[in-house]
Amino acid sequence: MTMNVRTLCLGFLSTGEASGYEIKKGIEDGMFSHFIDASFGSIYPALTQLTAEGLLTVRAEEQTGKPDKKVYAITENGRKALARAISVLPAKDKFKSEFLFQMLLHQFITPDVMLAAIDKQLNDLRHDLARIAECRCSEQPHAGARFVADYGEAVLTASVRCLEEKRRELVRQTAAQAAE
Amino acid sequence: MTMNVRTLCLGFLSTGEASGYEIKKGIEDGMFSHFIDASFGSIYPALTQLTAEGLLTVRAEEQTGKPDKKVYAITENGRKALARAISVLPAKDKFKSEFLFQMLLHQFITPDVMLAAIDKQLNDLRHDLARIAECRCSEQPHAGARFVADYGEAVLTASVRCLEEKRRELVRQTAAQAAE
DNA sequence: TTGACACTATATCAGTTCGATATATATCGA
DNA sequence: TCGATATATATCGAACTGATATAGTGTCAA
Repeated sequence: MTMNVRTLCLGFLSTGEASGYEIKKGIEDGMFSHFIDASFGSIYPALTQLTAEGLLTVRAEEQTGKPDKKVYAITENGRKALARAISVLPAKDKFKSEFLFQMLLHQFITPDVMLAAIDKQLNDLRHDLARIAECRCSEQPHAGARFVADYGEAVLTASVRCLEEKRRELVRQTAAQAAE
Repeated sequence: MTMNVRTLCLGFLSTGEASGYEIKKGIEDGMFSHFIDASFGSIYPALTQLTAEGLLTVRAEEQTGKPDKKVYAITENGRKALARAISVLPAKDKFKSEFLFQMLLHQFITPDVMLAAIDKQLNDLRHDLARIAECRCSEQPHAGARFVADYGEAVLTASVRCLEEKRRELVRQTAAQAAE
């Protein structure tokens, strides 16, 4: 799959028109946020390029009290390009975790740094879980959104459970060593 | 955390000396593989740079039947730099999934493409689970490795369970629609 | 036996993306 | 009224990926 920022923009705009800013916010907060990320530095050039290729249309929208918006909408050719891009076997998931890197090399850090890292990780995971719950309520729940929400919830719940147990174990060990 | 390829190389070499090629293979197959990736294009320059800074040493090793190796080893300054780099709060995990992108936009693909994607995903997940089991046996199981293995196993097992259920659901629905 | 392929090993580079920064305006709370 | 936050677009250096180049060795089937 040609899974780049171009395809991401087409996918987001397949559900309705939006500006570059709204796309960025949408993939930060909405259902996309669990498995994709993109910066302004890649979104804006992608939108310009896609428009030049006829896969999108632009419309300047004046706003009072806010800067003008460039509202993008997907074209019929854009929908075809999107369908083509996602009709192939997906590449393997990519997962990057500084947290697990830290845990693997725990001998280089102090127990309190380790505990702080675990607590931050738990916080991040719970925030993501809350965001999924929000999306479940706010967005209209079509089959695709339910699939992603269920999958994300399953993974995050398992992570939290595992981490909570690891945390208890660590606290127990640290207390035992302090008592010696 | 300055979690770049430089820190990754220091982390890998903290467990013993290795060549650039061995680092690449090691992070593909070993415990690092679950949460990190790096290409030759970033590893080789990083090793050269780290050596110039005195965080690593190099030693050319001649081999019969194979190209010569440049074997890198971490220095005391390197260990200090590693400890410094990982003694801060970790950045949030980054997860990228073309698969979930496809599932969210399932209305653009046919049921057979969707089923093929799910089967590939299940395959990928099971391969990762098998790799964790391998690492458990082969590598000496210090606390850090156990932590990462347990965490990865919990997450992957939850993913597989969720996906298997989703797959059954899809097969049921497709059969029901075909019967109409 | 020879051609295709895979493995070991290092290196480079175009293209993609990130993260930071710049610019401009408006709102809202301290 | 000062700083922070939000809306909105744009640019750019730095980092990284994925592909390709180079080169010798091993393997295996046609």
